[in-house]
Amino acid sequence: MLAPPLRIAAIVGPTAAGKSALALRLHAAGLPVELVNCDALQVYRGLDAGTAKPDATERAQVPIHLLDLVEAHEAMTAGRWADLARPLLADIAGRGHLPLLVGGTGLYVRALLRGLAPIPPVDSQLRADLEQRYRGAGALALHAELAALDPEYAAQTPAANRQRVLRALEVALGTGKAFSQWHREHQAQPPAYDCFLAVLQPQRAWLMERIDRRAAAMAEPLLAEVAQLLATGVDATAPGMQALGYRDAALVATGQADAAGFAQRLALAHRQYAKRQQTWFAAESADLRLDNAQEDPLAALRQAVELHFTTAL
RNA sequence: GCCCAGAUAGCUCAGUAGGUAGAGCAGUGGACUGAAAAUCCACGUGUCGCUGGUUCGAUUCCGGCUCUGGGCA
Repeated sequence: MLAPPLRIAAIVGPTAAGKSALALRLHAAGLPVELVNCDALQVYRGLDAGTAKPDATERAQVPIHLLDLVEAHEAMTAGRWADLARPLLADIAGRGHLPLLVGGTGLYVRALLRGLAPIPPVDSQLRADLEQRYRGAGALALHAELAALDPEYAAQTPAANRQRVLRALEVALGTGKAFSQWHREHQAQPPAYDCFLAVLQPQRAWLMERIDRRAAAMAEPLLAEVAQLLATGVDATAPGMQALGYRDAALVATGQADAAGFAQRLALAHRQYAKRQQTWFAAESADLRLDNAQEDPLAALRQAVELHFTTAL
């Protein structure tokens, strides 16, 4: 028998739910945690104002890992993030601390906990060719091609979903095995971690109000930050610029978008994002679900974490 | 005061050669295996401004009124 799976914990939930604050309080309350960011945009250096990245004060209280890993023009992926997280989690555990994932990118958490299918990297030329053909032949033609190679995946993926159709196609063409087949073969893996998963699910009205307030405060610094990024040569199409509000801010900076409505558009984008996150996390199997709009979740969370790992012994 | 143009979904608008209407956005729900703060799917009853007239039938045509733009005084 191999060593038992590493123990970790995670606090996930929609944006602005208070995940980081709760994690910090858990640390302050005496739990020996180190935080591990699992937010897809906080990994970018220089994207601070619009990503609600923990500030210096917060980072002085407790180690927060996997922040500021790459530049805005570099691409981060779920697989790469998980590859970086794995050895880190072992390190933290080696120090006798509990790794605590904190963030809202559901795919990253899943990539870590369940793993991704071991699909080899796809040739970038193939990806480029498919993009080209998508523009020329159109969505329906490529979807039809996918239907021939991977009928199962094609059946559950609308032709309009360009990103997923192209991904499935590049995998099928590049590896000779259907995307859905890769997934199926990957199912039976044993869990790599003993993870206590807490999902924050605050009431809608409470969350919307927090988002609105935060967006109002965020707007000015975000515009300044994006102006700075553009000035240093970051392109508006850079991967990091897909962070909510950043493209819009770039348009405002160049006079192509209305500055007056910026804060409202930012809040709207965050509201819609929060909804998508809630849908994702509602489908995850959680060990604890907390409405932190209602009661103080600290005691309940701490008790549940301790109970989880005690009984797991 | 006069002239012109508008008034239709929460918002911006399209439309009906007269048979009670539909897009985008917003909203609600959902999907999700290396771009995931991404990408996508489903869901559309609203005194068609008010009021008379013509008509079998008016949101649609005609008159009056109200309101909102713009112009002329």
